[in-house]
Amino acid sequence: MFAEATKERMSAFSERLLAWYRIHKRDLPWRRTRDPYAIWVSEVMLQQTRVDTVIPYWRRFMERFPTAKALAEAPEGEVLKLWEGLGYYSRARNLQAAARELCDRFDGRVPADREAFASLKGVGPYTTGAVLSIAYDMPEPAVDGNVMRVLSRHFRIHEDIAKPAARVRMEKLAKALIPEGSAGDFNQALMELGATVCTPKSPYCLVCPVMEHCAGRLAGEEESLPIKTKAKAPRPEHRSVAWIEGEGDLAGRILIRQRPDSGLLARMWELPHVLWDDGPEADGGAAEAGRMADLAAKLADEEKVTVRPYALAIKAEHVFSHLHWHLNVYRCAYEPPSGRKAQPQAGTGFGVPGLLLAADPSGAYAAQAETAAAGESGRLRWVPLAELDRYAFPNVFLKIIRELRGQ
DNA sequence: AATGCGTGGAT
DNA sequence: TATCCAAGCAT
Repeated sequence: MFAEATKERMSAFSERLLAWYRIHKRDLPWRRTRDPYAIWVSEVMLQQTRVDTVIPYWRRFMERFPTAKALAEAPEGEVLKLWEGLGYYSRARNLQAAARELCDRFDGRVPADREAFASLKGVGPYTTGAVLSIAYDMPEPAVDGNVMRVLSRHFRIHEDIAKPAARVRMEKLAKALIPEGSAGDFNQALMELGATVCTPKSPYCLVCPVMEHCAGRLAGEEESLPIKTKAKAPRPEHRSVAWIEGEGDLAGRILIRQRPDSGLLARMWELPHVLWDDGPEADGGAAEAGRMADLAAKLADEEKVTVRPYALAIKAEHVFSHLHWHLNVYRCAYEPPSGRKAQPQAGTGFGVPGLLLAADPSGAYAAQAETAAAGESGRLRWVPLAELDRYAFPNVFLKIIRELRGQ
């Protein structure tokens, strides 16, 4: 596959990079353990997420779920709560599903087997190589964005790294570069170089351990590589959000909703909201009245909840990878159904689909059959303001809640 | 192959 | 301010 002269060049690259890494590597918490589970958790958190962001999440997560068994046995709502704010929440649900599978199929241990480990949920080509090389020093490539940038520059590869085919090629190259017996350190060295020296913009070529033979730099292309097609702009969406405060027996409570089992922010909690039929129009009193009427109508239709929106509280904006939400948040009064006693179960504890969890007198979490109480369907729940922090909300709603609860 | 899926830091 | 994009995976 590679000529002898090329192999010599590759070996020089790997040895220099490895030597550099062993001197300059950062002291990261997951580098202080050899526990394959702990390393796996770190790699999942690090998917599309920066090191500085991950560190506190990893510490909390490992403290609460120190073993795959502990994670497997936890309520999903608690796992999501610890993931709150980290994004890409399917990672958390997949990680727990994989931990359960690990306990069922592999006695709770990360298998030192590529096919077996890669078969777990949320474990793709990168995570497979990263965990198996770092934990077991298996000679598997771990090609992430950093590695593709480093390799595309050093070997002057002009392939579009946004295309899956590019990653496959990079994996072959990366695997061939692994020095005998040092797969874990070498894979981390490639990523470390990309994260700290061979950065996307203004790379620090003068301190790079492999600058002398970097074809990209020698060609003056260190800034223009790698080649990557641009992502599409997020699609705008306008929504009306309801801040619904209960009265009477529901005084001091807010109505929240659990999102669907799949898709965006799956199974996370949120304030009820509805999508605008049309785009934005001129602001003003008349327009707001129309928006409030629309919100009430849609909540009645979609959630069977009657509310009376009476004021625009705040506007909020939130950008996802593929969506740009423009939100109008309205204060609403709750209108209990007439002719029957509306006494929904006081929600507490962590969310489990289809069940309401209530703390029993001993403090343990016990599941209760769902009651079709007025104003509280399967995914709706009246929660005391002070207990909102028991539920996992995506950041966009955390920001809104923080603004509104303090007023 | 192309798209859906979060969030925050750097420039 | 706007843009990029980060230790990717599922479908």
